[in-house]
Parts: sequence; C-alpha cells; structure tokens
Amino acid sequence: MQRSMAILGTRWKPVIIYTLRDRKARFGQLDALIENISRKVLTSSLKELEEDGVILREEYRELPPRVEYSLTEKGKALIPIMCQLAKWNEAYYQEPVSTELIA
Amino acid sequence: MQRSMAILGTRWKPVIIYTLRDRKARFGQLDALIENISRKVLTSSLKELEEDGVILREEYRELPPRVEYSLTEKGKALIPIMCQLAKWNEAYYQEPVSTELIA
DNA sequence: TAAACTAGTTACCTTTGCGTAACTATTTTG
DNA sequence: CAAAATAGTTACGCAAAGGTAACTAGTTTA
Repeated sequence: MQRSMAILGTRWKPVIIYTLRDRKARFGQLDALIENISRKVLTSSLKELEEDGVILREEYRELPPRVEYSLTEKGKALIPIMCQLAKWNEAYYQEPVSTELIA
Repeated sequence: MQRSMAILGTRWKPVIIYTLRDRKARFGQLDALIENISRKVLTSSLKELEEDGVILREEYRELPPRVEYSLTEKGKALIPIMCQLAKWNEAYYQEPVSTELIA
C-alpha cells in the first residue's frame, strides 16, 4: 500500500489518470479538461507518472508538434479503481468542514 | 474526483484507512502497525479524516485513557477500493526509478 | 511582418506534508 | 518517590507540492 501511495499519493495524479480513462489526450487537452490544474503541476505529474510506468507519452514530430498521453497496461489497471473513487464522493458527499472551494 | 482527492490525496491517509479495514485500533496501535509514519502526521491525519466523516473517534474515559479509531459507513465504503489499490502495486511492481526507499 | 498554435520551461513564491525530538497530564505499579 | 503506560501536543525545520506569470522555439497563416 505504501508503494502504491508513493506513486499516486497526491491531489492531482489520480485526477489525471481518471481523465485518461477513456481517451488519449494531448497536453493542451488535459490542461483544458482538468479544471484548476496548473500547467506546471501537469507537466511534472505527467513526467513522474511516465517514469513510474503508468502513462505513455508519444511524441509525433509534426508541425505544430503533437504529443499524446495515454495509459499503459499498468495504468489501465487503475481505471476501475479511479472510477470507484470518483463515485465514492458522489455517494457520500457532505459539505466540507473547512470552506475549501473545489470546482 | 477532485473532491475525493481533497479528502484522500496524501501519502498517508489511504494507508491509515487500509489499516483500519478489519479492526478498530488505538492510537498507539496505529503508530505501531503503520511503519514509518510519525505520530504528528498520524494525529493530524486522524483529525482531518474525522472531520471529513471517514473515521470515528471514540474516547473512553478510563485510566490510562483509551481512544479507539474505526471507519464510519463512509469510510467502510472505501475498504474494497483501498484493497484493490494495495493489490495493484503488488501486481505491477517494478523497481522505482528514483532510489526512494519504502519499507 | 505579425499573430497564432503547440508543448512546454523557467523563475519565483507560498502552502502543505512530513520528520524528529522533547514535553504534558494522569494514574497505577514497583 | 520514581518509572511506566496512554494519547497526544509543541517547537522547529526541511522538502515536496502547488500556484502565477512570463517566456521559448518552430512553423503556419493572415
């Protein structure tokens, strides 16, 4: 469990994986699809998830450049888990104790 | 998903929930069961998870004092998810890229 | 020639997460 | 009287996570 958390235990990485559950996506698409994430965190999270074998980065040497991100087999194995995590909140949602805004 | 991550998106909270999947536990037990966690992070994580309705804190006014932590219904709903997350690592384990030690 | 598009990078800063170690309060036990 | 046990708290500090804004490079389009 601790090793899983060493890979996934941040606010944004599970959101990125969840967003890639049913599509490949380009950098700019991820930036647009995921509300509130900054490009900087997106860049570094993608890089680390690639190093950890969860996502695949494919660079097409075209003009303008195109880079597509998708889940590896290891990453795809997380899809049902991420979906359950997303549903968990919907089922048990309560107003946050601290007034912390989340879009 | 972002709301789920606002509650769970840290390295230790999922580990705490996983540890409580099949038992109530006292503070000192959790401290002993979870390798490498510090008492300080344990304290603050337990407090926040209680505020978020995931765990229940029961204080028995005895001597010496006894406090038991367990999962609420909302927390119990996470048990299968946490178990799958733990298994995910075992199935897809590879040597970490960065030499980051995890017990 | 200037603007737009893509996929970032860079600099700078703030906040959160986490660690270590020492300390507290209360009562029982030796 | 001192030590042990329980459940923390407190002080201090470091590193990682995260945010904002400006900038880069190469090419296509107006």
